[in-house]
Parts: sequence; C-alpha cells; structure tokens
Amino acid sequence: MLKSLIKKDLQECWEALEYEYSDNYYVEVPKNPEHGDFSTNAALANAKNNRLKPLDMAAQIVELLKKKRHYKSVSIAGNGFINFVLANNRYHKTLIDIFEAGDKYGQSEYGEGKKVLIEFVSANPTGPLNVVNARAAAYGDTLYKIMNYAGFKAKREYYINDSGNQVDVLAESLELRYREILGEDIGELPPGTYQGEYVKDLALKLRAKEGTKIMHYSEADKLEKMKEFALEEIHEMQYSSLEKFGVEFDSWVSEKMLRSQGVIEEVLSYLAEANCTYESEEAVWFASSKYGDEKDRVLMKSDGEITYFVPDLAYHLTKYHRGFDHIIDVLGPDHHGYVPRLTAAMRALQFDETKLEIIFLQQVNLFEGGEKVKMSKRTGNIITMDELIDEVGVDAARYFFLEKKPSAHLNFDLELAKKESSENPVYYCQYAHARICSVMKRAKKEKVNLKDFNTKDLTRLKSAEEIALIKKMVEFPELLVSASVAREPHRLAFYTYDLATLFHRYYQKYQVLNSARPELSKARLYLLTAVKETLAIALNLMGITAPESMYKSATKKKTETAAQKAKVESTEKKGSIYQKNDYDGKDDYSQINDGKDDDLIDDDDENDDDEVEVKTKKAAPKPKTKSGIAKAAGLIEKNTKTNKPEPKKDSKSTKKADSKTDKKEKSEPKKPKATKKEKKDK
RNA sequence: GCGCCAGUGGCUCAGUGGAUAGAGCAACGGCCUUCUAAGCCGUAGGUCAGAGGUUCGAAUCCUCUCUGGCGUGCCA
Repeated sequence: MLKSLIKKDLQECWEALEYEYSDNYYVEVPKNPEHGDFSTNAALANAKNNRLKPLDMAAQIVELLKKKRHYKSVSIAGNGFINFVLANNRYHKTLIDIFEAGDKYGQSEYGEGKKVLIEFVSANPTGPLNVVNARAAAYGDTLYKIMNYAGFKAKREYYINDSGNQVDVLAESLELRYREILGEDIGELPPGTYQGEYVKDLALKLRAKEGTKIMHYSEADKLEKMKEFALEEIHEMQYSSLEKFGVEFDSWVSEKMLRSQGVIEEVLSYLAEANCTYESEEAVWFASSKYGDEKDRVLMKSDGEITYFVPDLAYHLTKYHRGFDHIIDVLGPDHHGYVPRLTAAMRALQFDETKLEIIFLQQVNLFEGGEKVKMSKRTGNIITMDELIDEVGVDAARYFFLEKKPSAHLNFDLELAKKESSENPVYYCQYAHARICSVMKRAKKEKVNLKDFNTKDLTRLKSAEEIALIKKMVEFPELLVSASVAREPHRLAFYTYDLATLFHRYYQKYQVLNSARPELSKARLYLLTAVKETLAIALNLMGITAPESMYKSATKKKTETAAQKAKVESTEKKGSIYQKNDYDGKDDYSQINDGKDDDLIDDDDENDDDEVEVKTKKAAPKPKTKSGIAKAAGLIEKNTKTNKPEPKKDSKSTKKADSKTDKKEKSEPKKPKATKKEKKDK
C-alpha cells in the first residue's frame, strides 16, 4: 500500500516533466536501513530512454517529490537510487489499519477466487509415511493455507494408488510374514517384497483379528483378504500420521474407485481417438514422443495389464473435469521423469496443459551426529513420519520442513532438532508471541487497556524500533501474495523469524508498560497487539501453534506435548470435515475390496449421483470426458462437497437437461479394444 | 550419453538484475534488582564451484566446464 503510494507519486513526476517512462522499475524496502524506508531504481531504469544520466533524472524527480508532505525526506544515493523516508504519521495511520484488521490482517483478494486443486503426499498405501511425505504434507498444507489467505479457492487432495502391482506385492509380503508368525520358516524374503517391520505388525494384527482360518482360504481369496486388510490398516496408519501432523485433506481419491468407474477403457479410447496409440510387441503404446516426451510409453503391457500411467491420466482428467482453474501436483524428486508423458497426454487430448503445474520437492536427508542416516526401502529400514514427529514435535518438524525452499535438498539434522531444540528457530518465533501475551497479561493486571485509547497517541511511537516493526508488518500482505504466487511457503518462515527478531530487539530495549507514562504504554500495547496478531497469523498459516506462554522451566517434552495437544484439539474442533465422510467409517475402506462398491466415497444417496454430475458438468469447460471420468469426477466432487455441511441446492432445470446428455453418453459403448486396432507398426 | 534439481562463511540455509552478499548453528567477548535471558549487543569467518558472455550494474540472465543428487522400466 505504501509502495503504490510512491509509485503513484513517481508517475506524477514523469508526467509533469514530460518524460517517457515504463514500469520496469521497482520500489522496495532496502536491506540497508540507511538507504531509507523505501528506495527505487526508477531513475536508473528510465534514464536511458530519455537520454539522460540517471543522476540528472533523479535530481529532477527528487525536487518535485520534496514538496509532498508524507515524506520526511527524499534523497539521491550516489549512483542514482532515490531513497525515501516516510513521515512517522504515515506509519501510524497504517498501524491503525493493521490493528483493525485483527485476525484478518494479510488477507487479500489477489487470487480472485480462482479454484485451485493441490494434490500432495499421495503416498503409496504400502507402508507408513516417510520423511519426504512429511515434507510434502507440511509444504502442501501451508501452500493451501496461504493461497486461500491470498484470495484463491484452494482444495487439498490425496490420491491413493490402491490398485496395481505394488498392492499385490504388499499382499504377498503380508502373506509371508503371516506364515512366519504361524511358525513356518520362510527363509529370506524375496527381493522386491516389503520388508519393513510394519508388515510383521500387520500380520500379528491380522492373526489377532482373524485367527488362522484365513489359511484355509483358496490362494486367491487369501491374498485378496490380506490385501484388503493391509490397505485398510495402512491407510489408517497414514491417516493418523497426517492427523497428528495437523494436515487435513478435502478429498481422498482412490485409484480403485476410478477403475471401477470404467475410466481405464475411456482413457484408452480417447488416446486411440486422438490417433496416438499403436501396438507393438504385444503391448499398447502411447506415442508420447510425438508430443514432447523423449520416448513412447507403454499403456497396456503384453500381459494385458495396464500400466499405472493410465489410471493416473484418468485421475488428472477428473481434475480438469471438476472445473479447476489451476491444478498443482506436488511430487517427490523421483518423479520428474514422469511429467513429460503426462503433459504429452494432455497435449494429445487437447487439454490445456498450462493449467497443470508440477512442483517437485527435493529429497530429505536425515542427519544424526553429523552423519547421514542410511535408509533403505528394500530392507524397510526407514525413519517414518511418526518417528520424526515423536522425536522433534509437530511445530519444530513443520518449521524445519517449511524453512527450505521446495527445490532445495533438505538436510534435517535430527540430533540438533532433538538435543538442542530449545534453540530451534521455531521456539524463537513462538517465544516472541508468548512474550507479548505475557505483557498483555501484565497489562490486564495493571488495568491498562485500550478501551479509551485515542489513536492520536500513536504519535508517541517514534523510536526506530517501533517504526521498524510497523514497516515489517506492512510487508505482510504482499509477502503472502508473493509466497503464494511463487509457491514458496518458506518465505513465510523467514518473514516470521524476521518479525520475531524485530520484536525481541524492541522488547529488550524498551519497557512497554510504564505507569509514569500511561499514554505511551497504551500506544505500545496497541502496537504489540498488532504484532502479536501478525505473528499468530503467520504461525497458524504454517500449522504451528502460537503459544500464550513458554517457560524455560518446562522441559522440552512438556512444551511439545502441550503444543501437540493444542494442535489435536484445534483439528478436532474444525475437524469433522472429511472424517464424517470417508473415515468416519473405516469400514468404507474395507468395502472397497468387496467387489460391490469400489470406492472411498460413501454413496448413500442414489439421487445425488445425477445432481453431482450436473454440477460438475456445468463446471467443466470442455466436456471432453465421457461417463466414466465424469462419474468419477462427480463422485469426488460430491465427496468434497459433502465434506462441508452445506444445504443442498436444487437446480432442477439444469439437472434434467444434463442428465439427458449424460444418458446419451452412457449409451455409447466403450471400445477399449479400439486401441489395438490402431496399429501403427514401426 | 541425455534430462531435471542443486553448488553462497566450518555446518544448515536466505537473497525480486541493483548500493558494503545476509541470517541461524558452531566459536569467541559482553548484558538479568525492571513486562519471560527459549532474549539482546558485539567480534571473527566469503574469489557466491570455475571460465567466458549480455549491460550503466550479475550470486541472480545466457553458454561451456567441474562436482553432488535424482531420473532416464512392459515399477509406482
């Protein structure tokens, strides 16, 4: 807001001086406070096109700006920068705005209500969540929060690969462990199986639940039963890890559900229609190299099974179909080779690939005692997300993950986080908040309050430290916008730290409450109220608690459990969102595998189906999709929608019209084999 | 080989084409009779991997080289 004030003034200058100007300049808060409150390179950037020396141009501008009253000073730096110092009352006015915004401070309309889907974590349901998943959880959740705060309408989604080869292997692994606990010598586990301890735990749990009767099943039934059991258990495990971490999702999408809606055939037929598939060596290929991928990819293997790519593509089509303006996938570092084929498919099917944005989080290395903790997926020797949280606490873990920009590898020093957690930067930020709360408690005790405070007394705030705090808070809204746009929540972590530093410095130097000077005390209290609110907002956006008090005497563990408790409580309060739906019945999940109802979505009201489809149809710009994907999209959408207890809207007219088209589409037979006809031998 | 990500004090990391490259940790030296010392102040530590280029100006943009991680499956 203050920057735009300066920009406006600069424009007036150029117009008055009749100079050419472009907006390729900036107004910024200089790193060095000696360079003023704000500075601009405007003269440097625009001197050339007016055939002037930067210094001369700057001099003329400064001459004009000096007449404005809201500047305390306007000056030229040696090389042509113009530095501004604003009058204090300008800051005092801004402080009032911040104070009055309260817990809404920093919110903006920047995103214009654009619908954004953020998919993150989406770990395979074959084991506990690991530290990379934890990073993704912290990242995705915070990105979601700041984007919503910046005016987007973001949703969080988790895709479950509960179908395919890896879950079959999971069942086999469980079967082996099961036989082992029954006393059989299974020898060494074959390579490729899941070897983690958790599989043994699953086996024990299964025996406790089912006894040994399962061993009398046919081989296929046995494995099916085990798969079902393992998926359910592991899903619960992952779910509870995320819950503990304070991360919720608006929707969970099951690959199995997608498949049951016929999306496989549909996707294959689309690709065939787009004339980009062919058969070779008994397999069906996607000619992705025609669309920018480095080589063609297999869609259907020679054994008749499809590759994971097909349902994944279908899943992405449902994202389009659900009418999002923008789609963000947060992927692990080992998936970047996968993107070209995905975008190739979008291109081939004429979907707007610019809507799809892939963000890669780089890997996480754990260090202990200066040495890298070796983890091996093969032997199952991994540190889980739960273990990490138990070790360092939710707040610290979230901060550590958020502190790094997504594209950077993250070295997480466990020992530091454990042993010296009291020096952890997250405590530094939280402590600033707690200190202010402490001052407020004291103020209450001394009956100092802001009820009869006259904001004119804010003129008493004139120390450099006080103005610095206001200046920092002024940056907050635009910081959130830039963090959203750049998809870099780590900027928020740094901001919070900086604001805390300014506060600690101020607190150290000045006594806030001083009975001899009641007006000054109130003005300072007013300022600190705004600072406290800003810190709390920032911390909450990162999923970190803003404690009212922190005492050194409290042991590390006490502080953490308290923080965790607070977290859990807050989750419970607003919670219920999806639990009610998908997970209020874990049974829902178990139903997945009974062959009847292959989805996660509690489909209790048949009439809803149509209505939902109506909605999604309306939302979809290009109904390229046919019934399977449309239906799946509808189911997901419905699931998402019903997460929020909203009164159902009645849209009869559109409903009729659309269900007609829907029927028409449905009656069109799917031709999965069409792809095979599409022979393009090389 | 090709592709993606990275390379900034001893360590972990910030850094919109701008001014003398910044924090934290570790090291060293100070500050508690005053609202929480989980704090503050100070000292030391740098050829921004290297070489060219673009321009008023480069850690930042372009090219090449080097180093590390990942990818390059009819795995997911």
